[in-house]
Amino acid sequence: MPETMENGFQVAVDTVIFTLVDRDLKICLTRRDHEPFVGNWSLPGCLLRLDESLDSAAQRQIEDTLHISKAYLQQLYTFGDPERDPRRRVVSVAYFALVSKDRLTPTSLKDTSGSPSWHSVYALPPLAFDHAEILNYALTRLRYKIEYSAVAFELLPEEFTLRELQDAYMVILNDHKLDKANFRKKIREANIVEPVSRYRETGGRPAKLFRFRDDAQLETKARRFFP
Amino acid sequence: MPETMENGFQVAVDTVIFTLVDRDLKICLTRRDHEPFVGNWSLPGCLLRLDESLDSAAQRQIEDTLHISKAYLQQLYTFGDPERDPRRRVVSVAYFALVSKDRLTPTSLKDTSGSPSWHSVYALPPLAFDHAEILNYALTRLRYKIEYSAVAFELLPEEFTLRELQDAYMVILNDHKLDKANFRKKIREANIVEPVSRYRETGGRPAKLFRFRDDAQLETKARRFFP
DNA sequence: TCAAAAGTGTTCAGCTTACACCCATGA
DNA sequence: TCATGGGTGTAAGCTGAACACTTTTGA
Repeated sequence: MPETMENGFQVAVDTVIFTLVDRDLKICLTRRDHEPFVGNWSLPGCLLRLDESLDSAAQRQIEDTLHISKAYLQQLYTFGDPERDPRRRVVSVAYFALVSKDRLTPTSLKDTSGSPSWHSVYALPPLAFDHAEILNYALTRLRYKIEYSAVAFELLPEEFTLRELQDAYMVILNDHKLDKANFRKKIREANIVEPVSRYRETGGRPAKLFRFRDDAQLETKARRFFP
Repeated sequence: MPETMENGFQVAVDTVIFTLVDRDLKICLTRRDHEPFVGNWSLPGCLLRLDESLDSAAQRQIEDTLHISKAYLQQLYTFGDPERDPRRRVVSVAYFALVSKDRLTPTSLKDTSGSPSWHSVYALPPLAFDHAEILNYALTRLRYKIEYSAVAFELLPEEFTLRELQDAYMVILNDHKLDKANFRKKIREANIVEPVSRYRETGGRPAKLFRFRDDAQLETKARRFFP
């Protein structure tokens, strides 16, 4: 622990907010209206306040940006390169957040010019600062995490079909060859969803709707969902 | 990213330095000679300097504490609770480090009263600040990490027997019922070690020495070593 | 009755687990 | 020759991957 006094740092919190729309994985970006990187896109971020925890700052950032409370949040990594902000020394604690699209205002999902707006992770504009690096890291961690825990549900509406769940996995992993039968068997045996009595209309046979079980084991320690 | 000016923070780096001695997993602790928590044990830590990166600060901390360069280091998590330091606001970036005992001075490994000194993670004294929480997190991550990557080698000498490797896994996981034959088969098939022509004398038949292959795949993405 | 999508069962290969056995050395 | 620890082979059982199949709806 520190004993000597040194100059202070700015501590920022930057959040990578994911959502799933139209079988695409999107993140929330804001357009910068100050130097440096004026006009560029960047991750939503704010400065840590003296009286709040890191988690609270990330939560506050999401509330300010999307007007949503209690999003699923996880701290990712802290970026502290002395050169990462050309103006001054900023240490940035990165978070990722998962938000279901039905908690967002429908208008904000459509255009990709306003600020904030949603952009496919598979077609991103250039990002300010080291935010491309942060985003890459977040995506890697998200992909890793859905293989051993049930966080994909945070990106889905309350009720969903198994097909929608499988699509979520395929879009996030960018792997569209998961076997339907095997996927369903895994989900069934993991015992993390329960059927509701409703059905979703589709092009063919209606699909049974499921919801996530509140008493489910979220993390399957050392047992992945997909090999 | 931040646009408004706020008060500065102290940014600290605290490191959880692991080593393996006598079939025990130990960490390095320093005794505090200032308030608060005078006389208590704490993790080695230092304040971040304005011109260095977080990784460099952690490396510097290890050099200052153990006179070792280029230890295996990984950033863990950042702790930023406003109350974590009773004096002032300190955001602490935690690292874990893995050091082989043959890089340490033999004397320093023996007594557990000097500062720094080595303490079994299975019999720890009370720790200052939130360091017990940091340590717990580090231990969880270490255990998790050795299941899908080959970091255990960082804790072993250059040359080691397969028994020593298995002991390392068992001590770290606190699980002493790994099957010898199956362990060896996994290691053989993972293709991460190569034999050297020397042998280690033991109580019975001499044990072949191995070393880690420099061209080995360190991380086995989504494929764990042990289920 | 056909297309589309939901939903299931079955096989085979490969891996995990448990356990028994042999080998090399020093006392 | 015995105790000690190193080192290996194999059979049983489970898991994952592939694929073929049935069901239910709307047009």
